[in-house]
Amino acid sequence: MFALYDTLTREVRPLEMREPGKLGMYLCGPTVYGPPHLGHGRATLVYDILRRYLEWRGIDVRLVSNITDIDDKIIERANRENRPWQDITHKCESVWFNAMGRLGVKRPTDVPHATDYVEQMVRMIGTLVERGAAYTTSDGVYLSVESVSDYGALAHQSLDDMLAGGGDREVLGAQEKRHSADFALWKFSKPGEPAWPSPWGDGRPGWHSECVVMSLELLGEEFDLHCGGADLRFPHHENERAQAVALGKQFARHWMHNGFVVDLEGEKMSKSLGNVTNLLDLLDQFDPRAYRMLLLQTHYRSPVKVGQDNIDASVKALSGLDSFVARSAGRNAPADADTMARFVQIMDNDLDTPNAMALVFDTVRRANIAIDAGDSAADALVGAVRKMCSALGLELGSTGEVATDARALADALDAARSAKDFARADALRAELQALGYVVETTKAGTSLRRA
RNA sequence: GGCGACGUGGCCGACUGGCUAGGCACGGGCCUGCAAAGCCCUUUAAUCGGGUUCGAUUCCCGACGUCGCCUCCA
Repeated sequence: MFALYDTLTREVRPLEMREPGKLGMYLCGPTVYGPPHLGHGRATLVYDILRRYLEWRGIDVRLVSNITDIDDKIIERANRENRPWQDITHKCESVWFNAMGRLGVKRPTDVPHATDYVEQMVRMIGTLVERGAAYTTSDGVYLSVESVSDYGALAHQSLDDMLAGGGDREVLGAQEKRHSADFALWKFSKPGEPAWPSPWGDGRPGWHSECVVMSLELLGEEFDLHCGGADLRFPHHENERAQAVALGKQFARHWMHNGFVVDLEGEKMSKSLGNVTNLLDLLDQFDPRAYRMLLLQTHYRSPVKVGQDNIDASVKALSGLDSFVARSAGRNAPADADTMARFVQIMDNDLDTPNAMALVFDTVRRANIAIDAGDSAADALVGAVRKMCSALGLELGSTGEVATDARALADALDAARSAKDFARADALRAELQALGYVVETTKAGTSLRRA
């Protein structure tokens, strides 16, 4: 039974499915106004790993992940750069999916856009107003948090506790709000801003009503799992939940949050701190698989430090697995059953990927020993390594093709070596290395792979 | 001020009340024309102080330190 930590109950508990064998999960997607950063990369990778693993286990996963394509930040940028806001959202969305593709993240089964659900949001807000849970001010429509008896359930803080603190930040619309924690569901537009009609005045959606509307519509009431970064826990997810609760609906049954990406000093990467690192830079500079590798070796709830040293170590660990795959090519046998049983047991325990990777490396070592000893047990271990890596979304081996002229150089190198013309052999080897290949010269001949 | 998380070997990073996590680096060996690559080996670390226990890195209390949230960066 697959068990997962639930942010709401603060315990690892079985992930129940309304329909056994079918999981409906909602992942808060990006607001498209800029390039994806490392935090986005982590979240999508974590949930991609979860999704692939569950699918590998035979579960039919429906992953709904939204694109928030209307938001203050988008409008700000459009004004600043003096171009249509759709220009920005379309561009950013394509950059987003391109980056996700490079990370090996599968496209969600559903990618609903906020702008396609504005009418539904307006209807929902109307219901909230009718129920007395929302009210109008001069700048928009607000949800009354006092109408949600357990507001703060995800943050694990009561309303009083939250207000007791040193909230020294700006409080939007404070003068007219009934409670300073009340949040905007609808924001009236200023002239020239994108706007949709509503019974209260033209405007745009406020605090992520799209997530509420789309998750309930596509996955249904009381859907199985709601996911996102720990940074979304409060207020984003708390406010989503508040809207659904105020609506009288059952919302997500299980809440999952992944940990932060921190910088080298251990501080959270955040736009407000100005220390965000662009995901595209990471993808350009390193093997795109390295980030997945690093995250697999870190528990999803722990903070992860993304820096040169860490990534380097992951790249090298990956290279070790690649050479194992190369070395064991041609061995085809069903995966070792004991190893796979342990793998499942480990992964079912709150997605314990660090331990799963430890098992992978351990199995590699055992397989190598068996190969060297000519033991036939090797094949099943090789099969287990491949199967585990594939369940985790780690693609091994096929990193770059070997060009035919490089292959010719390698053959010339072999010829030089057998002729004991070592000066020429060394020159050829240097030439191949300069072309970016890892050159392995063995008795059986020279093998090449991309560095 | 309130709520919460965390402090592990050279670095990163897990699990765990007693039994070697793992990766990377360093070192040793095998292989090799020499290398590189590859393979194997490299057998005790847990901020501090109390407590519970036969036994604590693991549970409890306290101190110190780091970090996060406490309303629009998501």
